[in-house]
Amino acid sequence: MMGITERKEREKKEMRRQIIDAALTMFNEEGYEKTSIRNIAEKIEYSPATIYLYYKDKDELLYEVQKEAFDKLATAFRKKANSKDPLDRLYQICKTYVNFGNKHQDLYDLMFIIKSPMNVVTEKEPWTNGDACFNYLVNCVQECMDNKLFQYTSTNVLALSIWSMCHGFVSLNLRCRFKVLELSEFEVNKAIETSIEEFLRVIQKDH
Amino acid sequence: MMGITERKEREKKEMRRQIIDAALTMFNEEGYEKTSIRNIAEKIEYSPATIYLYYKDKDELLYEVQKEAFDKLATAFRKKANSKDPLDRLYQICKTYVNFGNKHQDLYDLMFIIKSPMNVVTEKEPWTNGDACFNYLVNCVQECMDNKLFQYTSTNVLALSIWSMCHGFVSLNLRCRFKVLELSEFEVNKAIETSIEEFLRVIQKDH
DNA sequence: TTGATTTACTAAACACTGTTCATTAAGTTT
DNA sequence: AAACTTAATGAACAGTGTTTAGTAAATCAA
Repeated sequence: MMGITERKEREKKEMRRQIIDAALTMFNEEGYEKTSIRNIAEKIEYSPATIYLYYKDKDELLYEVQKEAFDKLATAFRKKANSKDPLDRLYQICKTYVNFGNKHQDLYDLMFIIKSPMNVVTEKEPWTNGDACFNYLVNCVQECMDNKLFQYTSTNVLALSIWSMCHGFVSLNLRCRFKVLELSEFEVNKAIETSIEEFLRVIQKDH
Repeated sequence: MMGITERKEREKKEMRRQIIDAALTMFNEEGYEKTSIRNIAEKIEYSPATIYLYYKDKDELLYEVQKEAFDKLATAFRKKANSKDPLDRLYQICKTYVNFGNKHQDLYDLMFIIKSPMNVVTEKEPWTNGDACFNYLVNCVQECMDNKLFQYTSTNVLALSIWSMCHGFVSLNLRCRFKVLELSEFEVNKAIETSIEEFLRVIQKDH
């Protein structure tokens, strides 16, 4: 019967889904640190060893969860950074990015900070999880450049700079390094917002 | 005898030194991941439990190692970012920072990426390990601002932006997220350098 | 100097982690 | 009904940070 192999394949996919759904839930509810293979297994009511029948190792599992997380960010971009005006949209992208990081701290960890899921990539051709999000930024910057809004000479260099700066804001904040500033949480967020505004203002051609 | 308590205190300090020296060495030679309490203990030829007589927990130990790492960076600043011209010096600071991150990846982890050593701070007044380095940057930016070189309105906002951008470059690179760019390691480093140059050029008053 | 006390240290255990493997039980095919 | 394949697991391995009870040495008080 050919229907059996199809059903089995379907069940295998469902199980993989169940595993990463459990992982995603635990990421949001309990945080990255408490999301162990054993805990995931307990949540889906299987033995820890079973997970290794569906994922080679933890890295491969986290790689899939990372993909889901990037989908979430891409969705946020399309929903909250959709102004027709490219300059406005660029500002919306930065704000959405920073807000996403603050709101989904453990997902942000997985997407941009934690080493683990990238181990999968080294051997296994290019890393595609972040493509859609990065392209969303690059396209917006490109449109700004086409309109000759900025003093920058290269779209890619500017996109890289914006992303890096925003990531700096989020990650240094998440990891408490802004404690060196001796500001309240509110003041830090205000300073970040001002920094983005200032940057996008200063790099424009008309002062 | 009062000499005994003094000697004991000295021995205690020496032991603490021995522990963090071993930790520092292992950080450089074996990396962060392989630097466990057990491995440190083995290196200094004591039982793992002994370390807990000198440090409350791993966080407290890493906090001290972090302090050493920041001293290293501060030294690098004084040595390699000492131009009289504040704009030149600012560029030197950025370059020194990025080079330090690339060269001492595991120390950089501890200073700016890893969560652990900051757990000590939450209860225990302000975080001072990063003060000297951050002030070095702020002072330089302030001198630029005093000379009215930049379009920025706030010294602190600009300092924050520069630091965040540089941290973004280093940390995204260390964590392999620039794989989304599909560039070689050499090209990535070149793009980072160009980004710094462009930024420091664009924010100046005379275009 | 002897006996009491404090100090320095450690072996062993606890509760975790990711991962592997032999074994069992169920499903499928012949 | 017997043979084979697949799915799942219990138990183990090697590692982690940390705690505690117990030992041996150093110091102090008599």
